[in-house]
Amino acid sequence: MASDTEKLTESRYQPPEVRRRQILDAAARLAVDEGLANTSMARVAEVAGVAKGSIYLHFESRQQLIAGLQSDLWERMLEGPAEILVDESLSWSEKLDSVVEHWMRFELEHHGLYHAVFHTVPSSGDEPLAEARSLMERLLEQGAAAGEFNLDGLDIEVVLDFLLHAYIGPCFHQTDQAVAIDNVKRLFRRTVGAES
Amino acid sequence: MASDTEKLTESRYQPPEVRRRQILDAAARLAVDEGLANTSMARVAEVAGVAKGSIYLHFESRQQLIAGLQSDLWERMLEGPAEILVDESLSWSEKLDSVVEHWMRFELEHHGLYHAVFHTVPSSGDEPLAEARSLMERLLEQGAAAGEFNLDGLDIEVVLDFLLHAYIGPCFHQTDQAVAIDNVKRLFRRTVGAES
Amino acid sequence: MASDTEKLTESRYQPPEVRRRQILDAAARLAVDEGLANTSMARVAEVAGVAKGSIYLHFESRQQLIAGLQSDLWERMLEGPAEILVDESLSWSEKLDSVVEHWMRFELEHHGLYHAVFHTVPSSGDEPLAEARSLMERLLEQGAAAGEFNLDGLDIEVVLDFLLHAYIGPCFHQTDQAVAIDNVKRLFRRTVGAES
Amino acid sequence: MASDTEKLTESRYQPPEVRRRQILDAAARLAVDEGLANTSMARVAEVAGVAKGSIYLHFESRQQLIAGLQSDLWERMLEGPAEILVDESLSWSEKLDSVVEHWMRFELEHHGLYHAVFHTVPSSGDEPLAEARSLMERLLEQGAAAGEFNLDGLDIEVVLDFLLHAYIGPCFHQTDQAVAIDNVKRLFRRTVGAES
DNA sequence: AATGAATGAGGCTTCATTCAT
DNA sequence: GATGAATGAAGCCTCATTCAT
Repeated sequence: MASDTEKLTESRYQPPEVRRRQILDAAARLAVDEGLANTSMARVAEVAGVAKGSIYLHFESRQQLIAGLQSDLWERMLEGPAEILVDESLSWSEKLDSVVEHWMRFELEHHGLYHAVFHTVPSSGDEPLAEARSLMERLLEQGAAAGEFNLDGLDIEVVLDFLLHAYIGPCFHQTDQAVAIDNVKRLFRRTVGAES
Repeated sequence: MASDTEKLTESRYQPPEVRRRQILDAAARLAVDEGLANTSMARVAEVAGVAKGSIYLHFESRQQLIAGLQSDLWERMLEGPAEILVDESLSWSEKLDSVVEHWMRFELEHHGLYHAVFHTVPSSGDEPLAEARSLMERLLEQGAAAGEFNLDGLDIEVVLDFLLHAYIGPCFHQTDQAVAIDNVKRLFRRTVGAES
Repeated sequence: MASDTEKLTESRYQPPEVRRRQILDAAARLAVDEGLANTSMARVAEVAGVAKGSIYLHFESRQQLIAGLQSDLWERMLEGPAEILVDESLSWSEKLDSVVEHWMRFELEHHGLYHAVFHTVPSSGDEPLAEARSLMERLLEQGAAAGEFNLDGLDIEVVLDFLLHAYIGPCFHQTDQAVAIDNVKRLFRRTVGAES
Repeated sequence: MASDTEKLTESRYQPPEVRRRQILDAAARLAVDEGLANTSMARVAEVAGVAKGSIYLHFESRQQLIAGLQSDLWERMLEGPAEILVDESLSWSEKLDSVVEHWMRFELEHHGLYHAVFHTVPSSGDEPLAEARSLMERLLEQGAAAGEFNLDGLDIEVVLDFLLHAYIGPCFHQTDQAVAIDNVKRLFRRTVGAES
């Protein structure tokens, strides 16, 4: 009965993770394009190519779906830096540079999504942010301990929060990306007292 | 019975600015407490102690009400720094310090509202942000021209965006405020190359 | 204290009938221009140049205002024909012609208003229409009695209703008015059997 | 328990056309009974026995629902006459009679609805009316060409508009229907000059 | 008498969620 | 498991009417 043209359409049955990803991707796209607040379950279903009811087989509620979007983002955001930190071949300043590079590129690439997703929402708590923090914290501490950074008289928590917000600004306005990244690297170094 | 200080009880008729403020205040409180997205006109009316319809005598729509919340914030945020900039008695670094002080105190005081209000929303354009930017831009340029700041090889736009986001971070976590402000002042100086 | 320019504005106090007429005229204009359903008390007040509340000094409710519009129209519509009927110098056919002329001109002039006003509304009963009917009824009966009209075997009520609706049709489409009126006169004569 | 004639009880799911008709019927009934302007979506839903939101599965908006009411009426109104016109067995006068018969019966049956529906509304354009017109126009022209009607010196457009409004009058007052129809047939014949 | 700010019922519409198929 | 018609709470806004001034 099956004709050979029929297989071009999405098969009706998909493994759960695939469906889940389809839905998350649709939601992410819509959140960026039309704003999270304007993204209804109906639209998500439509774009994901599933029925409205089916979303509820994978997510308990709209809230949960959005939470899914969030953890998704964090996960991807933390992938790179974790490796950077343990790379023995880099100096602390270079690690700092690498983190800037990674985060800014990520931000530049996803910032529509990032900003669409991390507001509006009774954000379920910032556990993943905490992870990013602790990552940077170690970087600062170890860089300082190694004498590469100069944080004398500064509260490391404050420096941390300063940096974690600062790099986002230059991602917005469309200057040349390479220039922006390079500039921010230098400003990070200045901030931690690593500039010659 | 009527004393000359009177009016603790609500009278039915209020001058427009008073009503307007009642409504804005109610909206602000709700935006902070329950999230802007969850703040319905009905709730605002309830908290403001006016009828639902009355809001529309002062704001054309929900959008306009939110826009009102925004301009309100910006207005108050820009009051101080404008004066700082023209204060001849301060060095450029001291002016930078003053701006940090002002903005951080403002942020610390309002940041619940600030963050509730400046997202979710098809923000009516960032004209006021632009104003804050141009203010800081002049500060940086003139400080650099005066030789107090060192921005060699840096794109002033990038530095600007960097700073405008950076100070917000340290406002969140409850370290000692005085310490946080002091730290951020030093970090701002480092960023613009003004530290000895 | 009164300057000489002040009197150009409408004096604040007007005799009731004048105010009443101002309001009715405003309502009529709005009903024609924007549709009766879209005509709010606020708009009427605005166009009439009075306060919203003042309308209620002259009309008990919106319903009553609309009823006022209706009787107004009927009154003017019935003015002419009543005189025609008692004019001894005219034959019955000529009287019929005159009524056609009067009503069509009235309709052509007011039909926007007419159609705006006589629908939508729980029309308070058609007492004035009854008056127009009885007028025409007498015309038909007397013309028939005089041998000018031939209504043999026809129910006079039916003929009446037929005519009272028929003339309205040709008022709509913009053929030459004079032609239309002349044609309708002939058709009325045909209908009552008065054409040679 | 389930009989094969079954379904006197409402089942939750109905084919779209059935639901659509339920809603249209409810709307029609309310429009007649309480006036179109007083017919809210909530009442329609209630009378139709569906949820408020369900109406929007079948009609995009209140406007569309009302438009639906209109086309419904027109459709049924135009069914008969189209056939009459091409019936070779009838003389032109008989065709005229048939159209009168059809329209008056229709009007008598539906006129509450008819008049409730065709006012108040930014009527979506009168395309269907135009269809009724062109139908009658052909009838008049061909009857005249055949020498059965005498329209000498008359503008056919005027005659048309005259007739299209005239027959509605006698539908209102409750004389004997058969008499009314018979009378109007004769008056139509007189109007087109077809009476012996 | 005149005003217009204030009221609040009620209208239209959206949308997260459910559930019979 | 998948579907999407059906639901109904809740949102925004309008407007006839009232009433303190």
